[in-house]
Amino acid sequence: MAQKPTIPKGTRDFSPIEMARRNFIFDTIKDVFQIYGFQQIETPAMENLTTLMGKYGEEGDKLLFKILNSGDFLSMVDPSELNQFNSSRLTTKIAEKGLRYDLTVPFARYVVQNQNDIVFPFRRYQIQPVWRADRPQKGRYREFYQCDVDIIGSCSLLNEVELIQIIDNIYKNLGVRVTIKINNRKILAGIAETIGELDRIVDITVAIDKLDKIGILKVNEELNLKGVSAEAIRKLQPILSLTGSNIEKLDQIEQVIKDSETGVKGIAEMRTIFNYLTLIDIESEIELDLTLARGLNYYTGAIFEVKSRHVEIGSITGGGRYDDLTGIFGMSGVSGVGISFGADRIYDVMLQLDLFPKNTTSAASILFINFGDKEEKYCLPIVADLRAKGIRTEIYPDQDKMKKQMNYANRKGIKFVALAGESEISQGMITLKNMDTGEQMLLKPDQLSSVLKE
RNA sequence: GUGGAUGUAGCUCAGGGGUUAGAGCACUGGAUUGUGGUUCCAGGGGUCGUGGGUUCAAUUCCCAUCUUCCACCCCA
Repeated sequence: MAQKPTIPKGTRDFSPIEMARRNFIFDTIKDVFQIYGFQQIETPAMENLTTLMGKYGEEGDKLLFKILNSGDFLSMVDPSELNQFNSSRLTTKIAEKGLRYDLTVPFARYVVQNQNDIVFPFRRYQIQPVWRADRPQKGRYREFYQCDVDIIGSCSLLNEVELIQIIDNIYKNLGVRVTIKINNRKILAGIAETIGELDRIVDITVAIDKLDKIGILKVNEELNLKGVSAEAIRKLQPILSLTGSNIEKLDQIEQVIKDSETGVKGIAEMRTIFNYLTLIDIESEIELDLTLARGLNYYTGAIFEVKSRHVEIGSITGGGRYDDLTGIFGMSGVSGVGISFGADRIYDVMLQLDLFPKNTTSAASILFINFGDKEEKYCLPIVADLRAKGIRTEIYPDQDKMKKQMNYANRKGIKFVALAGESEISQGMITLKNMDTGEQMLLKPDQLSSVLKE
C-alpha cells in the first residue's frame, strides 16, 4: 500500500462546505471593517527572523516556525559550533526567515517601511493566516487566520470606542452573543506600583489573570511563590474582589491606586471610553475585568478580549493599545490600537451553535445531463447563456449513465437538472427537473433563467 | 516542556492469544438500457502504526518508539 498522506499537526484542509462557511465569516468581518473606512493590506507569510524575534516574549520565540536557509545551510557554520549542539545559537545561523506569528508585528514593520506613503492616522485591516508552533488542542491550531484591524498614528480614545463598536457589529451580524472584556495596562501598572511591586507586574498580572480559573486562594499562593511580599498581597485583596457596575469598580480601584500617576491615568482613560459608550447602542455585554492581562508585552493602554457567552473556547477576539510598537523598528512616538478576530475559533463557535445560514453552499444551481455528442452540442450554448445571466451552471462532462449523473446532482445538492435528449431537441425544448420535489416541466431554453431565479 | 488517551479497509469504528479479521458509509456492477434520494443483491479494497519481547502460536499480552487527540502552560 502506498504511504498514507497526512498534513502537519495542527493544520487542516477545508472542504467546499467549510470554505463556504468560512467565507461567510470573512465576508461579514470584511464588510464591517470597510464600513468603518479601513483599507486592506497583506504582508508576506514569512518575515526575517530579526523582525519577529523578541517581540512576543520568551515563549513567543519558541513558538516561531523557522525556515531553513536555502542551499547548503550548514556551509556557513563553524564545525566547532555544530559540536556544541546549541540549537538556539545555531538557529540564528541556519535560519534567517520565519513564518509570521501574528499580523501586528508585520504591520508595524510595514508602517515603518512605508511611512512616507502612508496617510496617518492609518486605518488598515488584514486577513491572513498566522503560524504558531504550539501544541494543538481544542480551538488551538498551528495555522489559523487572524482578521486584524488597527489604527496607527492616533492616541484618541475614540479609536478604542470604534473598535468596540466594530466588535459589537460583527458579532451581531454573525449572530454570536459575546462578552467584551476590557482592562487597561496602566491600571495594572498602577496596582503593581501601589503595592510596591512595580517590577513584578508581569508575575502579578499573570497570577490575577487566573483568578476566575483557580480562585483567590490559589492566586495568593502563586503570588507568594513568585516572591511577592505578604504586605503587597494583602493590599491586593480589595482589587481581586471588586463588585458592582463597571463605573463602581473603577471608583473602588481608584481609591486603592490614587497615588499612582500611571494608574490614575488608566482610570481616566477607562472613564472616557465608558462615557463614549453611553452615547451609542452596544448590544454586547461590556465588562471591566481587572483579571484580564493578555500575554503580549507590547500593550500599554486599553486591552480587549472577547468571549462567546455560550461556548467555552478561550478568547475569539483580542487586542489593545500599544504606544510604541514601531519604536523597535526605529520609528518612535507612534501610538496604535487594534484588535484581532480569530476566524477559526469563531467558526468553531458558530458550528457548535448551528449559526451558519442553511443556504451557504457554493454548489451550482443547475446541472445539464450529458446524453451524448449531439446533446452536448445542443446544451452548450444554453449553458453559456445561463452563465452569462449569472446562474451557477454545470454540464456533466462525461457521457455516463443517467443514474450516475442524477446521483451526482443529488449528492452535490444541485437543485435543478436539465434534460435534453432526442425528443427535447426535436422540439427545441429543455426538460427541467426540480430535485427537491421531483417535478418536471418542459421549457423553452430562454425560459430557464427566470424559473431558476425564483 | 509535563501528564492522560489513541492508532484495525478510503472514512467512522467494532472485535479478539489459535484456520480465511468484521460492520456502516464511500466506490464499482446489477435488479432499473431517459430519471436521483429509499430498498435489495454482488464485487474490489487490510503490513491490524513501527520495532522488540513473552509464547508452540501475537493483529490481540508486555516494553519501547512514533502518530494523532485531550489537559496544563500560553494564546486567537
